Amino acid sequence: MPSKETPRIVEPKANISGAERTLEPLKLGTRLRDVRKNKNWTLEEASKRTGLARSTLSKIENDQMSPTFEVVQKLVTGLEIDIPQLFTKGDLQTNVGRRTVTKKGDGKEHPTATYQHELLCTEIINKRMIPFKSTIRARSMDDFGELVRHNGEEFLYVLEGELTFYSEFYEPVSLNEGDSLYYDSGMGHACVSTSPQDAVIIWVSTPHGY
Amino acid sequence: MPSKETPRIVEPKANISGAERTLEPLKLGTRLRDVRKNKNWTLEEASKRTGLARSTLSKIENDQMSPTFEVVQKLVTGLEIDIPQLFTKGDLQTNVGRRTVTKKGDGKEHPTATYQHELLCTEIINKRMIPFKSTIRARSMDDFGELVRHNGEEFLYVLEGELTFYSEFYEPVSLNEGDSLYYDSGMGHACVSTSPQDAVIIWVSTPHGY
DNA sequence: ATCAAATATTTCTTATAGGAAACTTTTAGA
DNA sequence: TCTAAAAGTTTCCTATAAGAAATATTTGAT
Repeated sequence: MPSKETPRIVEPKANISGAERTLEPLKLGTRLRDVRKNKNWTLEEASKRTGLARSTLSKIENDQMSPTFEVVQKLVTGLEIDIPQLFTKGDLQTNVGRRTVTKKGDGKEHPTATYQHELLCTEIINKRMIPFKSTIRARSMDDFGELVRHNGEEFLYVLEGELTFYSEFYEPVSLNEGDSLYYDSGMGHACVSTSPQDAVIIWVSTPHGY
Repeated sequence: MPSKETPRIVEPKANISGAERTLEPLKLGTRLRDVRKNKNWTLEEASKRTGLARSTLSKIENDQMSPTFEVVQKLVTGLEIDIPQLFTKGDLQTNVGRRTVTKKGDGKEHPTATYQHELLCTEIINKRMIPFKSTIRARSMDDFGELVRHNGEEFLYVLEGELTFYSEFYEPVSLNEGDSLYYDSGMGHACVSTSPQDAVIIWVSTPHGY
């Protein structure tokens, strides 16, 4: 493990000058370079993924040219970037510096007929993700009136037991401890425990309205 | 597996008109024309507001050329367009019905000096959350050159071991198996294992942030 | 309908984006 | 160190974006 010599913290995150909207500075190049570096991709790799020439990528990253919209789209899909982010110049740091811990078992209980949810980190509201730890009490699809639907996406990781994930557009799939699942929660879905003891999972959901 | 009797499903989610992709087709031209017409602006007016030539605007609206990023920015500010809107095109229901499973240990390895990441559910791109399972190899703050920062929020759940979470604005906090943490990742942060064997966590991050 | 005036499109020119390949720099291995 | 390979940059060239001006089209007043 490389033991870097120096400091911690850098760039004190100067500008939270609210007013600043878009345009002007927006260092697209640096931005893209950061994204790519963070994924440990070489220009060659990025080139393959975006379908753009290495040279083109290099020039863009060095702010030596302004890519066409077409190219921006390729960048966005190829590098898996969120477009709005690209335009949001610098950091629209809302929610700066929030942090909260939930010790084991200290979440907010939220029991339903089919699941026993323990909401985590509820001290912070207005989050972009809603995490909870759930025990799946449902034992059959009949326990659900209908498949659940709500706009957004969900990620699920199995901590204990075995469960079957039913959904509107797919065959049911069985998940064991250590398996994970990501899905569009606008698609009807439901989880059912299939192990002797109820399955327990970590569930992270995006908030409704976006 | 108890393949229970049938469906439940309600409202068949009308608009999965197949064709509707994500952002390839995106008719930028028509989109812009709509916006402009809506405001009852003439090309001349739009030209003044954006600083672009009438002819250029005309060509863009008629999909006769792909504007540069620079021009897109001028369009966006000059025409007072809501960026996400511009790109989300039509029904914001892109990504309908996606689902992907990652079995235990089948994630994409992504080693760094300080963490051993296993990216989960990478089959789906352009997600609103990026989940991974990480082994924390760092044993001291010195293993980090500097605190990590990237716009967004992160959720963390400890699967095994013990770790200490360092951050820019808080006292270090110790986390054990079963504990969870939610924080603004724009705030400098770093995790360090403190148990005999490296701590393992589930980490979920919001995109974009590099 | 006819013709101005206003609006939109096309043409023409130049400046520059984007790709291929040459070149330079960095990295890793002996 | 030195050297070879990998990563990144620059050059050179063609295709095309963007502006100015000419042309065409629409609007609306009589």
